[in-house]
Amino acid sequence: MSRPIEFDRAKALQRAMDLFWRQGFQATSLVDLLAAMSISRSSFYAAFGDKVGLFVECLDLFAQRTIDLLERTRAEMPPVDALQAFFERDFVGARGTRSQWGCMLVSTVLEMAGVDDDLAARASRHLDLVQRIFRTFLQDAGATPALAEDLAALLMLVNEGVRVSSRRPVLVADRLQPIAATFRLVRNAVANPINSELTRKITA
Amino acid sequence: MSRPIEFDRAKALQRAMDLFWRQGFQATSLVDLLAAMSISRSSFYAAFGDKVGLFVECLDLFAQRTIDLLERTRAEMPPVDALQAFFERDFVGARGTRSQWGCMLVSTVLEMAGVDDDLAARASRHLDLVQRIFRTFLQDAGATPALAEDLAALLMLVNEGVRVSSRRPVLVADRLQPIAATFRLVRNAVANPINSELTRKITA
DNA sequence: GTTATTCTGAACTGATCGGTCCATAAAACA
DNA sequence: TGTTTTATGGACCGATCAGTTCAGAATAAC
Repeated sequence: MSRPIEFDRAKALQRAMDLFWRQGFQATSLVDLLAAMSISRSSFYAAFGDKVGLFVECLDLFAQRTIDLLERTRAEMPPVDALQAFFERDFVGARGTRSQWGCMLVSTVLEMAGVDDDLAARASRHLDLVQRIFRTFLQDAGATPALAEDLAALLMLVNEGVRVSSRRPVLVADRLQPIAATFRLVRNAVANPINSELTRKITA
Repeated sequence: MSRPIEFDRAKALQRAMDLFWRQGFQATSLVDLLAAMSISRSSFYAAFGDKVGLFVECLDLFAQRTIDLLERTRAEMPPVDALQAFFERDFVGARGTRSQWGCMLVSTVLEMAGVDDDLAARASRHLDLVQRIFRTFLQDAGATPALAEDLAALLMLVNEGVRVSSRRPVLVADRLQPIAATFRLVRNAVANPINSELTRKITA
């Protein structure tokens, strides 16, 4: 009842990532993983080493997917629109779909801080990369480097908040409103750097 | 070698809370807890039922402490100052102190969502209470009920972000700046509801 | 059809998990 | 002094954990 066809490593990795994304590192057991990946225990250790190794691969994959998504969106619309779409992403789908699982990087930072600092730091470094993409987009939109830097830091703070609140049982509208307000401010700051409340204060 | 003096339940609870706060529910074992609480296994189950029961008590205690802290700060300074002090709290102390552990409610939401939804929902409800305090403070500062509602939602989003980023190895200044910018906007919105960018957009 | 190769299922390890039980010892109370 | 209350340590439970090992089955290559 076994079929030694080479299994699809990429697909197995993807399924493991979905599980870790939904449940976190600690709450996901090997049994869970093997079932989701549809491979045997033996194949697992041959192909991925151990649980932490697999998690690291999933974390890196998630980061890459996130960056890909940002840049794919960027190719379809103006930079600030792309950013806003990225932020509102967690609130558009139906409950229980993958668009409601928040951000694996943010979740990992909180879950592993003080537990496995290497993993937490790795997730944090990925978030730094994402923040740099925010900055690039803002510069694309016409912001000066200094302003883009400040706005990107602000957006990362909001991003972290969004990925938390997307996992809370709250009304979608209650979360979309503050995001919309934030982005109107950002747009205004980019368009009128002198007049904006935000820029007047943030780059003191 | 034993001395059946009634142990200090409140103190034991406090120490358990600190552990759960730092490490989360899953990463904290009974052995860890017993060592921190300085009580025996038998006494533990007699006094607290089980691990989940203890965690719920700690979660509720944390929420109460948070609310107490907010209102104590409110008694010492104007409402918006009190809010800002609450937000900057995670960045003022030295590394490794309890003021750098983020927020147990936020961490629990992320850790337990999809794992133990009852616990996640309980933490989320506590956060709703905190948001209502935000709203009250903003009304105290002169905001209309509708504006206070919107600003409170925005602040909760930023709060969730702050409690994530306070657990990341980032420069303190990089986090204080966006918070300061946010609060200047909030102050402006409360002071000049008509002219503010924030209010013009957020209450459309 | 024979031989690599690749994956499988299942048994097994040692450690840890949360939780239970109980005989005993120290304090509090009478 | 004797009794009750309170807490103790430690043995013990079944379950689960991540990880190892291996004989064998299915495929691909020759």
